[in-house]
Amino acid sequence: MQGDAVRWLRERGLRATGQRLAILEALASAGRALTAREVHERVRASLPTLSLDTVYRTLATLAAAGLVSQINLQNREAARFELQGESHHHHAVCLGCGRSYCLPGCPPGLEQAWARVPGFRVVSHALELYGYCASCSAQRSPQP
Amino acid sequence: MQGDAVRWLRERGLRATGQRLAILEALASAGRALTAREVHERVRASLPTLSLDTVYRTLATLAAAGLVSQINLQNREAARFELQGESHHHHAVCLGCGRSYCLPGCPPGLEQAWARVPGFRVVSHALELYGYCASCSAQRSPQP
DNA sequence: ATCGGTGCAAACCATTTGCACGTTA
DNA sequence: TAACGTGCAAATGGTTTGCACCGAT
Repeated sequence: MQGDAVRWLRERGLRATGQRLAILEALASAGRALTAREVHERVRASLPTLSLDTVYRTLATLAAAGLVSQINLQNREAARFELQGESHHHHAVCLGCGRSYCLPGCPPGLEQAWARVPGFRVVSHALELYGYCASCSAQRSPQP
Repeated sequence: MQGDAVRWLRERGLRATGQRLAILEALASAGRALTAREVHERVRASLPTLSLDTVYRTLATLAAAGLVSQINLQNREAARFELQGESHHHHAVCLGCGRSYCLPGCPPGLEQAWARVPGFRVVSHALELYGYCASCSAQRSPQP
Protein backbone atom coordinates (compact mmCIF):
# COMPACT_ATOMS: atom_id res chain seq x y z
CA MET A 1 0.00 0.00 0.00
CA GLN A 2 2.73 2.44 0.97
CA GLY A 3 4.72 1.30 -2.03
CA ASP A 4 1.75 1.82 -4.27
CA ALA A 5 1.36 5.37 -3.03
CA VAL A 6 5.02 6.12 -3.65
CA ARG A 7 4.68 4.83 -7.18
CA TRP A 8 1.46 6.76 -7.79
CA LEU A 9 3.23 9.96 -6.80
CA ARG A 10 6.47 9.35 -8.69
CA GLU A 11 4.59 8.41 -11.84
CA ARG A 12 3.15 11.91 -11.82
CA GLY A 13 6.42 13.67 -11.10
CA LEU A 14 5.51 14.35 -7.48
CA ARG A 15 7.82 13.79 -4.54
CA ALA A 16 6.85 11.07 -2.12
CA THR A 17 6.98 12.95 1.16
CA GLY A 18 5.86 11.61 4.49
CA GLN A 19 3.04 14.15 4.58
CA ARG A 20 1.67 13.10 1.23
CA LEU A 21 1.85 9.42 2.05
CA ALA A 22 0.11 10.02 5.37
CA ILE A 23 -2.64 12.03 3.71
CA LEU A 24 -3.19 9.35 1.09
CA GLU A 25 -3.25 6.74 3.83
CA ALA A 26 -5.82 8.74 5.80
CA LEU A 27 -8.06 8.98 2.75
CA ALA A 28 -7.61 5.30 1.96
CA SER A 29 -8.56 4.17 5.45
CA ALA A 30 -11.42 6.63 5.89
CA GLY A 31 -13.97 4.79 3.81
CA ARG A 32 -15.75 8.05 3.15
CA ALA A 33 -15.00 11.50 1.82
CA LEU A 34 -13.26 13.77 4.32
CA THR A 35 -12.96 17.51 4.68
CA ALA A 36 -9.49 19.04 4.77
CA ARG A 37 -9.92 19.55 8.49
CA GLU A 38 -10.84 15.93 9.03
CA VAL A 39 -7.78 14.81 7.08
CA HIS A 40 -5.68 17.13 9.19
CA GLU A 41 -7.02 15.72 12.45
CA ARG A 42 -6.50 12.14 11.38
CA VAL A 43 -2.99 12.61 10.07
CA ARG A 44 -1.93 14.58 13.12
CA ALA A 45 -2.15 11.37 15.15
CA SER A 46 0.95 10.12 13.38
CA LEU A 47 2.43 13.40 12.13
CA PRO A 48 1.78 15.99 14.86
CA THR A 49 3.57 18.79 13.03
CA LEU A 50 1.50 18.59 9.85
CA SER A 51 -0.07 21.94 9.09
CA LEU A 52 -3.53 22.47 7.74
CA ASP A 53 -2.03 24.56 4.94
CA THR A 54 -0.11 21.57 3.72
CA VAL A 55 -3.25 19.48 3.78
CA TYR A 56 -4.95 22.00 1.52
CA ARG A 57 -1.97 22.26 -0.78
CA THR A 58 -1.52 18.52 -0.93
CA LEU A 59 -5.18 17.83 -1.61
CA ALA A 60 -5.14 20.38 -4.42
CA THR A 61 -1.99 18.82 -5.85
CA LEU A 62 -3.39 15.32 -5.61
CA ALA A 63 -6.68 16.42 -7.16
CA ALA A 64 -4.82 18.04 -10.05
CA ALA A 65 -2.87 14.82 -10.46
CA GLY A 66 -6.09 12.83 -10.56
CA LEU A 67 -5.33 10.85 -7.41
CA VAL A 68 -8.16 12.31 -5.37
CA SER A 69 -11.49 13.82 -6.32
CA GLN A 70 -13.19 16.79 -4.77
CA ILE A 71 -16.87 16.90 -3.92
CA ASN A 72 -18.79 20.14 -4.33
CA LEU A 73 -21.11 21.07 -1.53
CA GLN A 74 -23.89 23.61 -1.31
CA ASN A 75 -23.20 27.15 -0.18
CA ARG A 76 -19.81 27.51 1.52
CA GLU A 77 -19.61 24.20 3.30
CA ALA A 78 -16.17 22.67 3.41
CA ALA A 79 -15.22 20.65 0.35
CA ARG A 80 -14.74 16.92 0.77
CA PHE A 81 -12.07 14.73 -0.74
CA GLU A 82 -11.80 11.04 -1.43
CA LEU A 83 -9.33 8.73 -3.09
CA GLN A 84 -10.06 8.53 -6.77
CA GLY A 85 -11.20 4.98 -7.35
CA GLU A 86 -10.94 3.43 -10.77
CA SER A 87 -14.49 4.41 -11.74
CA HIS A 88 -16.02 7.81 -12.25
CA HIS A 89 -18.99 8.31 -9.96
CA HIS A 90 -21.02 10.86 -8.02
CA HIS A 91 -22.34 11.34 -4.51
CA ALA A 92 -25.40 11.70 -2.37
CA VAL A 93 -24.65 14.31 0.27
CA CYS A 94 -26.48 14.26 3.59
CA LEU A 95 -27.64 17.72 4.63
CA GLY A 96 -27.87 16.53 8.23
CA CYS A 97 -24.45 15.11 8.98
CA GLY A 98 -22.53 16.18 5.90
CA ARG A 99 -21.45 12.66 4.99
CA SER A 100 -21.41 11.71 1.35
CA TYR A 101 -22.37 8.38 -0.14
CA CYS A 102 -21.04 7.11 -3.41
CA LEU A 103 -23.47 6.60 -6.26
CA PRO A 104 -22.53 4.06 -8.90
CA GLY A 105 -21.44 5.56 -12.19
CA CYS A 106 -22.88 8.44 -14.12
CA PRO A 107 -26.49 8.75 -15.23
CA PRO A 108 -26.56 7.74 -18.90
CA GLY A 109 -28.59 10.77 -19.94
CA LEU A 110 -25.91 13.11 -18.66
CA GLU A 111 -23.78 12.91 -21.78
CA GLN A 112 -26.68 13.90 -23.98
CA ALA A 113 -26.99 17.29 -22.38
CA TRP A 114 -23.37 18.08 -23.19
CA ALA A 115 -24.11 18.75 -26.82
CA ARG A 116 -26.82 21.33 -26.22
CA VAL A 117 -24.82 24.56 -25.88
CA PRO A 118 -23.26 25.48 -29.22
CA GLY A 119 -19.51 25.97 -29.06
CA PHE A 120 -19.27 24.97 -25.41
CA ARG A 121 -16.37 22.61 -24.77
CA VAL A 122 -17.09 20.53 -21.68
CA VAL A 123 -14.13 19.75 -19.46
CA SER A 124 -15.77 18.20 -16.43
CA HIS A 125 -19.02 18.06 -14.59
CA ALA A 126 -20.42 17.89 -11.09
CA LEU A 127 -23.48 16.04 -9.92
CA GLU A 128 -24.63 15.83 -6.35
CA LEU A 129 -27.85 14.62 -4.80
CA TYR A 130 -28.78 16.35 -1.55
CA GLY A 131 -30.99 14.91 1.12
CA TYR A 132 -30.97 13.02 4.39
CA CYS A 133 -29.35 9.68 5.05
CA ALA A 134 -31.14 6.88 6.90
CA SER A 135 -29.93 7.85 10.38
CA CYS A 136 -30.40 11.60 9.95
CA SER A 137 -33.80 11.01 8.37
CA ALA A 138 -34.89 9.05 11.45
CA GLN A 139 -34.05 11.94 13.77
CA ARG A 140 -36.36 14.28 11.90
CA SER A 141 -40.06 14.42 11.35
CA PRO A 142 -40.58 11.69 8.74
CA GLN A 143 -43.21 13.49 6.66
CA PRO A 144 -43.71 17.16 7.62
CA MET B 1 -43.83 43.09 -14.51
CA GLN B 2 -43.60 45.05 -11.25
CA GLY B 3 -47.08 43.91 -10.42
CA ASP B 4 -46.17 40.34 -11.12
CA ALA B 5 -43.24 40.56 -8.73
CA VAL B 6 -45.43 42.01 -6.00
CA ARG B 7 -47.83 39.16 -6.44
CA TRP B 8 -45.06 36.55 -6.50
CA LEU B 9 -43.82 37.84 -3.18
CA ARG B 10 -47.19 38.20 -1.48
CA GLU B 11 -48.26 34.76 -2.58
CA ARG B 12 -45.39 33.41 -0.54
CA GLY B 13 -46.02 35.53 2.50
CA LEU B 14 -43.11 37.87 1.75
CA ARG B 15 -43.28 41.63 1.93
CA ALA B 16 -42.91 43.51 -1.33
CA THR B 17 -40.17 45.96 -0.46
CA GLY B 18 -38.43 48.24 -2.91
CA GLN B 19 -35.20 46.33 -2.44
CA ARG B 20 -36.75 43.00 -3.28
CA LEU B 21 -38.51 44.35 -6.33
CA ALA B 22 -35.30 45.95 -7.55
CA ILE B 23 -33.34 42.75 -7.05
CA LEU B 24 -35.95 40.73 -8.92
CA GLU B 25 -35.92 43.33 -11.67
CA ALA B 26 -32.12 43.17 -11.91
CA LEU B 27 -32.24 39.40 -12.25
CA ALA B 28 -35.05 39.58 -14.79
CA SER B 29 -33.23 42.04 -17.01
CA ALA B 30 -29.82 40.39 -16.69
CA GLY B 31 -30.44 37.54 -19.08
CA ARG B 32 -27.82 35.51 -17.28
CA ALA B 33 -27.03 34.33 -13.77
CA LEU B 34 -25.47 37.00 -11.57
CA THR B 35 -23.32 36.89 -8.46
CA ALA B 36 -24.55 38.68 -5.36
CA ARG B 37 -21.97 41.38 -6.02
CA GLU B 38 -23.17 41.86 -9.58
CA VAL B 39 -26.74 42.16 -8.37
CA HIS B 40 -25.60 44.72 -5.84
CA GLU B 41 -23.81 46.81 -8.44
CA ARG B 42 -26.77 46.79 -10.80
CA VAL B 43 -29.38 47.65 -8.21
CA ARG B 44 -27.27 50.41 -6.74
CA ALA B 45 -27.86 52.41 -9.88
CA SER B 46 -31.45 52.94 -8.81
CA LEU B 47 -31.17 52.24 -5.09
CA PRO B 48 -27.82 53.69 -3.97
CA THR B 49 -28.30 52.79 -0.33
CA LEU B 50 -28.87 49.08 -0.88
CA SER B 51 -26.40 47.08 1.14
CA LEU B 52 -24.67 43.93 -0.02
CA ASP B 53 -25.93 42.18 3.10
CA THR B 54 -29.48 42.74 2.01
CA VAL B 55 -28.68 41.34 -1.40
CA TYR B 56 -27.41 38.16 0.22
CA ARG B 57 -30.34 37.93 2.58
CA THR B 58 -32.84 38.63 -0.15
CA LEU B 59 -31.33 36.13 -2.55
CA ALA B 60 -31.41 33.48 0.17
CA THR B 61 -35.02 34.32 0.94
CA LEU B 62 -36.03 34.27 -2.70
CA ALA B 63 -34.19 31.01 -3.24
CA ALA B 64 -35.97 29.44 -0.27
CA ALA B 65 -39.24 30.68 -1.72
CA GLY B 66 -38.43 29.12 -5.07
CA LEU B 67 -38.36 32.41 -6.95
CA VAL B 68 -34.67 32.25 -7.79
CA SER B 69 -32.27 29.37 -8.15
CA GLN B 70 -28.67 29.22 -7.04
CA ILE B 71 -25.88 27.81 -9.17
CA ASN B 72 -23.04 25.92 -7.53
CA LEU B 73 -19.58 26.76 -8.72
CA GLN B 74 -16.30 24.96 -8.27
CA ASN B 75 -14.02 25.75 -5.35
CA ARG B 76 -14.99 28.93 -3.54
CA GLU B 77 -16.11 31.03 -6.45
CA ALA B 78 -19.06 33.26 -5.77
CA ALA B 79 -22.45 31.63 -6.22
CA ARG B 80 -24.65 32.80 -9.05
CA PHE B 81 -28.37 33.43 -9.02
CA GLU B 82 -31.04 33.58 -11.66
CA LEU B 83 -34.77 34.00 -11.82
CA GLN B 84 -36.41 30.62 -11.52
CA GLY B 85 -38.12 30.06 -14.84
CA GLU B 86 -41.06 27.72 -15.06
CA SER B 87 -38.92 24.69 -15.86
CA HIS B 88 -36.31 22.93 -13.79
CA HIS B 89 -32.97 22.95 -15.58
CA HIS B 90 -29.20 22.96 -15.12
CA HIS B 91 -26.22 24.93 -16.36
CA ALA B 92 -23.00 24.80 -18.26
CA VAL B 93 -20.50 27.01 -16.45
CA CYS B 94 -17.62 28.60 -18.33
CA LEU B 95 -14.35 28.29 -16.45
CA GLY B 96 -12.96 31.19 -18.44
CA CYS B 97 -15.46 34.00 -17.94
CA GLY B 98 -17.68 32.50 -15.24
CA ARG B 99 -20.85 32.88 -17.26
CA SER B 100 -23.40 30.11 -17.07
CA TYR B 101 -25.55 28.80 -19.87
CA CYS B 102 -28.88 27.12 -19.33
CA LEU B 103 -29.24 23.50 -20.32
CA PRO B 104 -32.72 22.27 -21.16
CA GLY B 105 -34.29 20.11 -18.50
CA CYS B 106 -32.79 17.34 -16.47
CA PRO B 107 -31.09 14.27 -17.89
CA PRO B 108 -33.63 11.43 -17.77
CA GLY B 109 -31.18 9.00 -16.19
CA LEU B 110 -30.74 11.27 -13.19
CA GLU B 111 -33.81 10.03 -11.39
CA GLN B 112 -32.66 6.43 -11.59
CA ALA B 113 -29.63 7.10 -9.46
CA TRP B 114 -31.78 8.49 -6.68
CA ALA B 115 -32.87 5.07 -5.55
CA ARG B 116 -29.41 3.62 -5.15
CA VAL B 117 -28.53 4.58 -1.57
CA PRO B 118 -30.77 2.67 0.86
CA GLY B 119 -32.65 4.91 3.25
CA PHE B 120 -31.43 8.10 1.63
CA ARG B 121 -34.21 10.63 1.14
CA VAL B 122 -33.33 12.97 -1.72
CA VAL B 123 -34.40 16.58 -1.31
CA SER B 124 -32.67 18.25 -4.22
CA HIS B 125 -29.79 17.89 -6.58
CA ALA B 126 -27.15 19.90 -8.36
CA LEU B 127 -25.74 19.30 -11.80
CA GLU B 128 -23.23 21.52 -13.51
CA LEU B 129 -21.14 21.05 -16.60
CA TYR B 130 -17.81 22.86 -16.56
CA GLY B 131 -15.84 23.88 -19.59
CA TYR B 132 -15.20 26.78 -21.94
CA CYS B 133 -17.76 28.70 -23.92
CA ALA B 134 -17.30 29.51 -27.60
CA SER B 135 -15.60 32.87 -27.09
CA CYS B 136 -13.35 31.76 -24.22
CA SER B 137 -12.50 28.59 -26.11
CA ALA B 138 -11.31 30.67 -29.05
CA GLN B 139 -8.87 32.62 -26.90
CA ARG B 140 -7.13 29.43 -25.79
CA SER B 141 -5.15 26.77 -27.57
CA PRO B 142 -7.88 24.99 -29.53
CA GLN B 143 -6.64 21.43 -29.13
CA PRO B 144 -3.75 21.06 -26.64
C1' DA C 1 23.13 20.65 -4.69
C1' DT C 2 18.60 21.89 -6.27
C1' DC C 3 14.17 22.43 -6.58
C1' DG C 4 9.96 21.05 -4.82
C1' DG C 5 7.51 20.91 -0.25
C1' DT C 6 6.42 22.46 4.17
C1' DG C 7 5.34 25.38 8.35
C1' DC C 8 4.11 29.64 10.04
C1' DA C 9 1.47 33.60 10.05
C1' DA C 10 -1.14 36.71 7.85
C1' DA C 11 -4.25 37.74 4.16
C1' DC C 12 -8.49 36.86 1.44
C1' DC C 13 -13.09 36.96 0.33
C1' DA C 14 -17.72 35.38 -0.06
C1' DT C 15 -21.04 35.02 3.20
C1' DT C 16 -23.27 35.47 7.85
C1' DT C 17 -24.82 37.59 12.06
C1' DG C 18 -26.04 40.90 16.12
C1' DC C 19 -28.25 44.80 16.87
C1' DA C 20 -30.97 48.95 16.45
C1' DC C 21 -33.81 51.42 13.34
C1' DG C 22 -37.08 51.87 9.40
C1' DT C 23 -41.10 50.02 6.69
C1' DT C 24 -44.80 47.11 5.24
C1' DA C 25 -49.13 44.96 5.90
C1' DT D 1 -48.49 48.62 15.69
C1' DA D 2 -46.24 44.33 15.21
C1' DA D 3 -43.55 41.76 12.66
C1' DC D 4 -40.67 41.73 9.06
C1' DG D 5 -36.73 43.94 6.53
C1' DT D 6 -32.77 46.64 6.24
C1' DG D 7 -28.21 48.97 7.10
C1' DC D 8 -24.11 48.99 9.50
C1' DA D 9 -20.21 46.88 11.25
C1' DA D 10 -17.96 43.18 12.82
C1' DA D 11 -17.30 38.33 12.81
C1' DT D 12 -16.88 33.73 10.50
C1' DG D 13 -14.63 30.15 8.35
C1' DG D 14 -12.74 27.75 4.61
C1' DT D 15 -9.08 28.46 1.75
C1' DT D 16 -4.88 30.86 -0.13
C1' DT D 17 -0.40 33.12 -0.17
C1' DG D 18 4.41 35.17 0.97
C1' DC D 19 8.40 33.87 2.76
C1' DA D 20 12.16 31.36 4.67
C1' DC D 21 13.60 26.80 5.97
C1' DC D 22 13.84 21.72 5.04
C1' DG D 23 14.16 17.46 2.80
C1' DA D 24 13.57 14.27 -1.33
C1' DT D 25 15.82 13.27 -5.55
